[in-house]
Amino acid sequence: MKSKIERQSEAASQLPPPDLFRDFSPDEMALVEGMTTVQRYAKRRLLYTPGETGEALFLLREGAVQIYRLSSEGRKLVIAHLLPYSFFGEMSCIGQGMYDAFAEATEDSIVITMNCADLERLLISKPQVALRILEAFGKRVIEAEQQLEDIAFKGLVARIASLLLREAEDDEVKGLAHRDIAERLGVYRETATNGLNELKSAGIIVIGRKRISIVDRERLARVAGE
Amino acid sequence: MKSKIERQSEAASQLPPPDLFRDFSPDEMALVEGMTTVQRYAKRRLLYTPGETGEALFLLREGAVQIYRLSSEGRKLVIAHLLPYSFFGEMSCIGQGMYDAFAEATEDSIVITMNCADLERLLISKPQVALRILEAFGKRVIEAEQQLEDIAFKGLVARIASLLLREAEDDEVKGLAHRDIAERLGVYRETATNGLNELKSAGIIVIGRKRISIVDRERLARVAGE
DNA sequence: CTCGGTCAGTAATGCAGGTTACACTTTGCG
DNA sequence: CGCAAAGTGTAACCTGCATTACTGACCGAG
Repeated sequence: MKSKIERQSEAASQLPPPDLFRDFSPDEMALVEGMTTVQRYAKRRLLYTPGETGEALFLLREGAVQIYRLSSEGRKLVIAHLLPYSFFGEMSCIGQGMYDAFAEATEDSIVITMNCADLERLLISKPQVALRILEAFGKRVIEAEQQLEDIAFKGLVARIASLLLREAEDDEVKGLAHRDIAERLGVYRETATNGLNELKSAGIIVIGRKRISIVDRERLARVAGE
Repeated sequence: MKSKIERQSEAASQLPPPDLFRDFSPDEMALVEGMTTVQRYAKRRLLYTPGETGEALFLLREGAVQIYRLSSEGRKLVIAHLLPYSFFGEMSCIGQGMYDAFAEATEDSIVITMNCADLERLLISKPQVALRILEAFGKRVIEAEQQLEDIAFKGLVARIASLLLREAEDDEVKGLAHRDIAERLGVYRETATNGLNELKSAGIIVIGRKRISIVDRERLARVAGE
């Protein structure tokens, strides 16, 4: 178990830039690891559901997690998709709570768990970390507020276009079913299909099973801006 | 001017709980004041508009500020209403940006301005402050995500009810015109009026000019939950 | 007192997207 | 191989809110 943790942190410190603990000495890292738990979650596994008591606090180390809510009729809305080095969870100590949200791993993920007191101690001893967490939070605020604007101002097609642009890698969006797109936008799956087909008819994208190719990126961007 | 600042900080430290600088010594306060500017903004005054270059960072000390965006057709959506001790502004240093948002004082306000480097220095020298800022950010995330859920899942009337409950003091909501309510919800003023009248007809509220009285708080809460 | 501006009520029209109901195809698994 | 589940396509209907177009009431300033 210990060796696994070590392997993880080694791997993490080799990752590109945004490691929360990037400039820690091995000693300091050991300290951090001492007060945290590393856990793996398989794709589709829930990290957190409403009603769970735990005052846990998560730091995503690797993988992807989405935070979503359910309407009373069971409709799903993804309010945040977190990438590595994001903080989330129930942490009344920093005003952050999950409320009625679910957290689900959308990829096999590695997550670090810690409690409030530990976080507090960490932040006070290593202020740079606070800065980075603040940064991550800032991004989350921006994202949520952007999504808010989109849902309030833009039409369905524009929002789909915008999502596709965000998700595209090399003009390809893979692994997203219509259902997933719908959930991210908070609409019905059928509605998402309609919008996608509209973009297809316009010759802007090509649709395959769980795979969308952007043919005319520029026009897609124009649509996304409304 | 100096005496005014002092008066302010005294007043602030007497305020209920959340003073960002609550446990600062007079020396430390002086230091903070040395690297910041205190500014007053009259009600309705804009603190920030899109396109403004400044890398400014604001801390609301007193009053109220709202952050909003405009759609291409000029519709307004208030994405955040900030109360004292909130941070906001263009601060790429902490991943927070205003993007296309406006910031407007909705009450006469007192605002502290500082730059990135100063913030960074402050956070590192007084880690407790970071914790408090983190807390404020957490609240903002929660708020934005809650609003997201509401707009995606709830109908107009539920959202109005929810807003009224949030804004009510002693079962009275004062100073909010229908227009203001509409902007907070991202709907037309006429639509807001409709919803309010629906609640009035049901005998849940009583409507006066810029003043709404909650008659049946319990039923209002039930409506707000949908 | 009067004028202009803000605030509020109302009503008609139209469309986007919610909602329901299926059919068909592909994939993965036993 | 065969079946259930997941993914996708379509269509019809209906509701909620956008959008437009007014009217009258109130409020503050001159």
